[in-house]
Parts: sequence; C-alpha cells; structure tokens
Amino acid sequence: MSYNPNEIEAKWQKKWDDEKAFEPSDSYEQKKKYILSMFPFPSGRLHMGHVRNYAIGDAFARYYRKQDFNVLHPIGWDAFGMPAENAAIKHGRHPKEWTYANIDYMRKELNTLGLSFSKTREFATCDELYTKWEQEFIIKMFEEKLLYRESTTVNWCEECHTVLANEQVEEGCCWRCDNEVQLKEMPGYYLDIIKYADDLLDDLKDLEGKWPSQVLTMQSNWIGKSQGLEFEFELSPSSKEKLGGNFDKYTVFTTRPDTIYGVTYSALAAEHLITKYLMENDLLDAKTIDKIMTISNMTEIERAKEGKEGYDLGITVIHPLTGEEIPVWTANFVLASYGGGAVMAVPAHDERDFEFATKYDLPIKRVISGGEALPYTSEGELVDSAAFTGLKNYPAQAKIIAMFEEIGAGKGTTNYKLRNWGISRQRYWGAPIPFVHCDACGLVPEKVENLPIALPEDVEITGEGNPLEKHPTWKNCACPSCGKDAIRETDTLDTFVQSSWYQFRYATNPKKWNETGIDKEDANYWLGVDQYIGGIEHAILHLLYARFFTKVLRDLGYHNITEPFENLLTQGMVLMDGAKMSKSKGNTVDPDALVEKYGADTARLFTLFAAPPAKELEWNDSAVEGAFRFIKKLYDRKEKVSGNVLPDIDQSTLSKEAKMARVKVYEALQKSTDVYEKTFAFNTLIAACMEALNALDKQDNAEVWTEGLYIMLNLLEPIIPHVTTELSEVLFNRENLGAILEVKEEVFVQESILYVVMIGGKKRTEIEVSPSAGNDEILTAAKEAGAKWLEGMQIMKEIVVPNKLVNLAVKPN
RNA sequence: GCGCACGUGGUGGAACGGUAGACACGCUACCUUGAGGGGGUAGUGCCUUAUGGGCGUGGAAGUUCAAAUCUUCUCGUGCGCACCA
Repeated sequence: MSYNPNEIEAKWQKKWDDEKAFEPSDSYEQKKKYILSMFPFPSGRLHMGHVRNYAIGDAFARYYRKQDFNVLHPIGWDAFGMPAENAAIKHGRHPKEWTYANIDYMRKELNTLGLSFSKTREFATCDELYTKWEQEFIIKMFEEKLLYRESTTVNWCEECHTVLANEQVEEGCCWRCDNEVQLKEMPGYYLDIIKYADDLLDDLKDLEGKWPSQVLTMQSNWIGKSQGLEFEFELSPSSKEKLGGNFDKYTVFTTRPDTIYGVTYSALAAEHLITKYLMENDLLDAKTIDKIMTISNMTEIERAKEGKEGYDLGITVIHPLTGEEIPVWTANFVLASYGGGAVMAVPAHDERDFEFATKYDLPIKRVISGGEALPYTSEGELVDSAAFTGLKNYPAQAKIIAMFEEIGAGKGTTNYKLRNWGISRQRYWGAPIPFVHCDACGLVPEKVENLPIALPEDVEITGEGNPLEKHPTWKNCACPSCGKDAIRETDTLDTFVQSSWYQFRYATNPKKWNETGIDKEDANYWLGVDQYIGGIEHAILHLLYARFFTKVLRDLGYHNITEPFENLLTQGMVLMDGAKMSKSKGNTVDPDALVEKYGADTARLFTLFAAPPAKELEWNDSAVEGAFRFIKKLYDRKEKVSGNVLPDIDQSTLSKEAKMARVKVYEALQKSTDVYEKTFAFNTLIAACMEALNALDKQDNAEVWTEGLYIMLNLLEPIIPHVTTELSEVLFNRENLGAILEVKEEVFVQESILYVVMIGGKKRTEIEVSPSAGNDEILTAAKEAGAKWLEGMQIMKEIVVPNKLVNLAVKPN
C-alpha cells in the first residue's frame, strides 16, 4: 500500500486523543521537562510561523517523553486584545463570540498537525476564571504598593484609542498599528517595575548561554542602569527673587562627577517646573515662551531630529563647590522623564554639552588633561579641580561623591532608563482593572470574594470611546469599603499582563484551578520552563514583563521561582521570496492546504529541515515536495524489513556497502542526542537520516535494513510522529519507539582507513592504510603515493592527523 | 554615531583549526511510462589547452604544517540602542 498521510495521521491523532497520550503525570517523583512554545493570539487561522513554532516545541516534547521525562507541553490562547474588538466593529460580531469561535477553529488546525499537547490544561486568557486570579494578583500588588494610579504624560495611540507602555512604542510609533504616538496627560495604573530593575538586570547573568545573547543585551540596554551623583543646584538670590520665592533649588543627576569643576551652565527640560513657572508668569519674552511650548509638544524623536535648541532662562545657580554663578538654560535634549529633568553641563568633556555650548557661545572649561581637541571624553588627569587636581579622573569619581555626601550637598545614586509599566488600556476587550472610585474613600480595590469583575456582555462596540464608560449600569457599584455609591474603574489591563503569568497557570494542576491561581508545589516542580520557544519580537516586551511578574509573584508567596524561562530559543521568521509572509503582501502559505495535500508530517519535516530553527526560513514549494518524497521513500522501504525485533548483526559477514550503511545509521544515531539537547540543528539530523537511507539503498542485507529502520524511526519520531509510529507498529509493535539507543562503537571500526595526502597544504591524493599502522608506515605510504608532487622538493615537516590526513610541508630543493 | 550578529554554488544550507560545498531544491542527459505525474541511473562551485591542472567561503593582510573557522583592517547586509545627563 502506498503512503497515504491523511489516513495514517487521522488514525494516530484519534488514538492519541482517545488515550489522552500526552498528559503529564501528577506524580512528581520523575524528572521533568517543561516545554513551551509561546501561545498564539486566536486571530482565526494558523500561519506558517505558528507551524514552525509548534513543530520545534513538539520535537523537544516528544524527544524528552521518549527519554522518560515527565513532560509538560501545554497550549492555550492569548485571547484578549484589540483585533477582537476591531473585528467586532467591522463585522458586527461580539468579541467574545468571535474569539471563542476562532479558538475552536484553530484548535482543530493544531490538532491536524499532530502536536503532543496536554489538552486538560488548555485555557483562554479571556476565561473568567483566568481573569479572577489575575485580578487577585493585581489587588495584592496594590496592597504591596507595587501598583499605583497617577496622572502623567502618557503615550497615546489615536488609532488604537488607548495608552501604550514605553516598551510598546517603537521609533515613536505604536507597536501594533504603526500609527504615530502622541503625548497626552491622563491618569492610569502603573506597576513599579523599577523596583525590580536591579533583580531583572542581575539575573540576566544566570541566563547567559541559555538565552540568545542578543536578547540579554536588549534587556540590559532597556533597563539602562547608570550610577552617579545626585546633587542640588541652589538658585542665586536674585533668581530666587525672580521666581517669587517659589523655588530654592533643583536636583540634577550626573554619571560624571569627576567633571564637576568643569560645569559652565545648567539646562532644564521644557517641562521642568521652573521652566513652566517662568513661562506662566511671563518672565520670558513671548517669542521664547512660544518656542518652548513648541518643544514641549514634540516627541523625543522629533526633538532629536530638530538638533539642539535652547533658550537662556535668565536665572543662575550657585556651583556647590566653587560658589560660582552659573547660567541656567532650557534645552530640548533634556528629558523630563529622566534624572529629574535637569542637568549640569560640562562642554569640555561631553559631546552633547559641547555642541550646545558652541552653538550658543557658552563658556567651556577643561578639567581633564589629555589630547588637544575638545570635547575630550577619554580618561586623564584632573586639572583645575581644587583638591582633586592631579588624580586620575575615574578613580576620582568615588572621592568626589564621598565629599558631596560628607558636606551634605549630594549623594551617590542610581538611575534607570526603564520606566514603570503603564498597564491601563482604554478598551473593552481586556481584563477589567478591579478598582472602584469612591467619593469618600478614594481608590479602593474590589473585595477578593467579589472577583472576578467580569466584562458585561451587553455592550455596543462602535470604536468610539470605551464601551464600559457608556454602559448604563456596569460601572455603578457599591464601594467595597464604605458601601456607598461608587464608580467602577473602566480601564482594562494591558494584554501583556495575561501573558506574564500563563506559564504558572499551565503548571498548576487543572483540578485546583477553581481554588487557586497558581499552586505553589506544582509551580515549583514544573518551573522554570526548560525550553521556551518563540519569536525574537518579544525580546523586551513579553520576556521582560514575564520575568518581572515571576519575581513579584515569588515575593507575594505564590512560588519560589526566580526566572520563568530557563532556556530560550528564538525562532526565525518564515519568509517567501525574501519577505515576511503577510496577508497584505499576499505571499502567505496556508497550513491547512499544505496539510491537506502532503500531510502534517511533511509540513513538520520541511519546516525543520529547510533551516536551523533560529534562522529565517525561506519558503520553497519544491523543497516541500522533497520532504514529502523522503517520507514516502521511508514508508516504501518497510518492504525491506524482515523480523520484528532489533537484529544482532555480525559485522564480519557484511559487504562493504552494508557496513557503510550501518556507519551512516549509527552516525545519525550519534548525532541525535547532540541535536535534541544541545545544537537544535534538526536540519542536520534529518540530513544524516537521509544519508543513512541513501546508504541503506545501496545494499541489500535484510538485517541491516531492519536495524536501520528500527533506529531511524526512533530518531525521527519527534519530527514526523505519524508515519514513524505507523511504521513502528506495523514493523516492530512499536517497541523501537522507546529511548534513543546506545551507539555501538564496533560499527565504526574499519578494516582500512582512508587518509588524505596533502602536500604543501593542498590535497593531492588518498591512501588506504590498516588501522594498526604506525605513523612511519603511514608516512611511507603517503610519500610513495605522492611521489609525483615531491619531485624536486624537500620535506620540511610531516604531520599526521590520526584517522584523517597526512600533510607534508615542502619547499623546492 | 555606538553595540551585536551574519556574508559559503543557481537556491535553502553542511563542515571539533584538518578532504569546502554534506543533505536537499533546481538544472542537464539517459532509462522506465501511451503522455503527464511518479520512479531510476549518471552529472552538476568556477576556469581550463580536461584521465591533468589552476582558482575558489565578500575584500586585504596576518598567525599556522594546515584557515570558511583564529587575529587585525575593510566593504556589505540584518538587528538592537540612539541626545538617558
């Protein structure tokens, strides 16, 4: 019978379903592996990126199950979010109905790929039960002062009609819709991720070698820790007077305290309270006020494009060490959100300050020797720096900080680029933020026994504003504290909150799902995820948030895990003609059609064979055919097998071709452990199996064939599970699908060994020598075979690389 | 601008410092078939005066008996960061 993937695959998928074949054991005696591919957003249909993601994850899961690990390999749905709402606006379908219908469809699609997921642990993040526990965490975080509400300048996307976190703004545009982000002042809820900045940074060290270094660098840059000196500039008496006595001083931060004696001016952000005061009280001329207003309304990106620009504010401050009077400017490069929105400027030793000083003719004072040109930003000796003159500049930093601390003028401090995580979204399809606004009590968390605060279903979604705002009754409630009439919060949670703890929810035994969000014992057993697989686009967003949540939930007592994802594999994109597959470009391949035509095994084999997982994968229809051909060939060769057990082969009776076939089979076997556990280069394992099959085809020994297929089906089962399981059942009663076998070294023992003869570094000829031959014997043979190239040459050096080659270094006589 | 990664046939990609191009796609010729599809055999880095030889891993130099692999410089591509005081 010829290879019929649809029949075989349906048969095994049903059997796996019936047997609940992929549920992990509740017994925690066994060693475990937690294999997780990032869960999908239920957009409606799978795309090839999903297929690749889950094919890789499934290969790991099946391999470790084979090696007798207790394997958790779950799947679920990242189900809240904008696209559901957009679909509702466009097609008039309720987001909930749309989402669950999509999940049903996509679950079927995943099923046809034969993925070995645990099905009892599946959930959607929009399930009310999931929301319930998430709201509990949020309330606990509020109680621990890790969550707060404040009104501040936020990133607003008009297209998405919502606020975005800093991480979700890419080059000034919305990460989702690419619309330009505007600045807007509004209230929102924030998680104090800065409190965990040091943990998040320090723990990256434990992930070295386990996560791609690129991701570690990106996270480290994003956190952006810098240490330095914080001190105050006292305003000069005349300036205090000008400011109506409302200000005495302001704080600045510097990472270069060694240059303190080189300060020649100070600059404030356009949004700084002092700048604002000057503008509001008409203490600057109208034109300047106008210009500063323009700066305030620009995004950071726009300001950077403008070049440096600033205005003299007509006030001065006192240098804390020298007592000199220093002019104060406002400058567009001073960011309100960092370091207090004010800087000290040392043009002699800072490129940015130098550029500004040059442009506006401000004084420049050198305090570090070395080099002629200014600005000088390398190391050197301090000059003109009072007591510190003569010291090396970097070692002097600590001394200068110490002096500031001693005289009470400032202190050593740490700053981060990382901003607190804004989690409010002004949208309907998300988890409601479980707080209530009460006139009497202020902001009050909902009572835990009232959770979940579920979304009302009777809403009209028009795209205009937040439907929760307009709902007639939902937002009216009783204050959990005093019982009087109050208003429910209508913001919903950022969907990245849901994906920050789902790895713990999967680990929690579903039997306990009603009683708890995360079961401590379960979480401690299963986490961290031994292999996490997903796209690099989450390098900061999801991966940083999930690390943060993990640490917070640990500190709230839910588990003892510090890092959620032990090992991370970032898969490359699937490309067609060099471009990312996308609906708008019309260059997509439909996984359903692919499976229908060639079967799931071919789809899986192709995606793992065409490129190593971390690289981009270039789609190629013909190469898919090639993958199909290989499986078909493998299937057809079942005729060659005799007997249904692993034969014990007497190596000495075999033909040369048969021996070579065994070598190839065992080479593939030898490679497999490395591939599954270390290199993840599935493409090379598949190639090794293809070589083995080609070599088997060149001989006709039934025992060698039997052994070859016995082993190969075992090696390939994680990659092409249906056809291998089918053949294993037919040929070997599936006995060969256990652990990967041990390599038999005797297979590799050769009667003669082929040596390449290189003369002068060039390959010239080959010789065959007996394995027992000594170096002298090998060299003699090599010289004889290479006599032609040695004529008129003097041998300078003789190298023998065991079992490989001989190199004779020569020069003309 | 700074940092990181990567440059190998017509294509996807292999190569613990040790035979560059495994494996696959594509292509060529032939066999099989009524044709198509499918299958098989042989060939396929480039050049060449071809049973030989020369050149070849973006380019230039270096270390080495030996370099795609290590070092330096350079060019190109991709990614990240980008006034963070």
